[in-house]
Amino acid sequence: MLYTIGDVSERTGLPAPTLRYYDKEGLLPFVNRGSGGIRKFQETDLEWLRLIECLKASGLQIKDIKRYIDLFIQGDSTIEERRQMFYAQKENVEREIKMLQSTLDLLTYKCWFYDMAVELGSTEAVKNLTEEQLPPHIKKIKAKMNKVQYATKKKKDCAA
Amino acid sequence: MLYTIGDVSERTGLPAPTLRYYDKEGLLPFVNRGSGGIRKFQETDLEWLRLIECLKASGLQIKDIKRYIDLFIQGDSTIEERRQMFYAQKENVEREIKMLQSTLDLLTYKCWFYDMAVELGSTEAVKNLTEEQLPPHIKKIKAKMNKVQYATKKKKDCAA
DNA sequence: TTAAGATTTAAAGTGAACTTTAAGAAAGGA
DNA sequence: TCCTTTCTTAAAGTTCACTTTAAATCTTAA
Repeated sequence: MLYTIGDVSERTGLPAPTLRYYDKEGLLPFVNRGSGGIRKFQETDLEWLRLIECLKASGLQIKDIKRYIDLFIQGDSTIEERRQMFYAQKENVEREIKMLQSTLDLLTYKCWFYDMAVELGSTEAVKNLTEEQLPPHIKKIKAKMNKVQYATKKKKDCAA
Repeated sequence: MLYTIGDVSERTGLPAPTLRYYDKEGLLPFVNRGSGGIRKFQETDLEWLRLIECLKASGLQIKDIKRYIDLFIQGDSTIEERRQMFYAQKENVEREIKMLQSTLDLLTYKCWFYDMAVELGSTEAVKNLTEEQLPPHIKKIKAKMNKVQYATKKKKDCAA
């Protein structure tokens, strides 16, 4: 079964120009062309696109993904470098999840804060609540937040 | 205690031009100026910066954060809108964490795959492993990944 | 008072990832 | 065959969040 770029766009939700852009950047080297130069996508190409989406979600840039694809094409001699790339990216995602979880703590606190502000009619009234009047889970979050100061934001490190 | 922009830059890790940029965009409306027009930061300004960093980490854009600050300045009449903003953003972060967790599954699988490829000397050899030869946690991940197809990527929805 | 170093501004430049435009070629149904 | 739709390309435009530049002004130690 072969798909045109329009089919693939519909199935993936990616705009056709984006698919052409990925192709131009070397992210889709396995897509064949028909006689008239028209791209013919196969199921395996859709699988590559799923992997690309996932790597993008993990924080890799287009050029990093291209690097990976180039390594893939080179074959088994690049296994070690690909392995290292995935380990590095796994660490990045683990770190990112941790950061988002502490961001979530703050948002949970803010949601509670504004729930109370709605209830009490002002933000001042919430600030005037004593420590004992806070629900336990909010106390816990506040304690946690006080520990975190400026998270030294790690630069998005490339899959080296 | 008052801080110059250089002090704040050092303490937060944010470059001074970035702080000026935030100020210009209206994210730091509480920073005072000395006689010569030089910014004098207070502890409360550092707290605002921490909140800004957090909201940025949650996926809010500069203009969304400005919107929040404008609402804050308007006072208690905007409590409800601020509440809704935080709830929406909390949902965004929860969704983002879920997405990263499935991304992490894929990366965990890939790390295992390339560990095996190193061990066996080729990627083909790993592909030829039978279902029974896979460790349980990898089987589990593979089963999970088969369910997820194209995650309909939600647009970064603004705090409405 | 003077020199060095930090701060100010506006404006231009950057990099990433698309997105849009324009003009032309191919595919597929009536 | 014709017509409409979909495809092709290259090139220019967009958005976001800074970053850099340049020239002027302020602060501070000698």
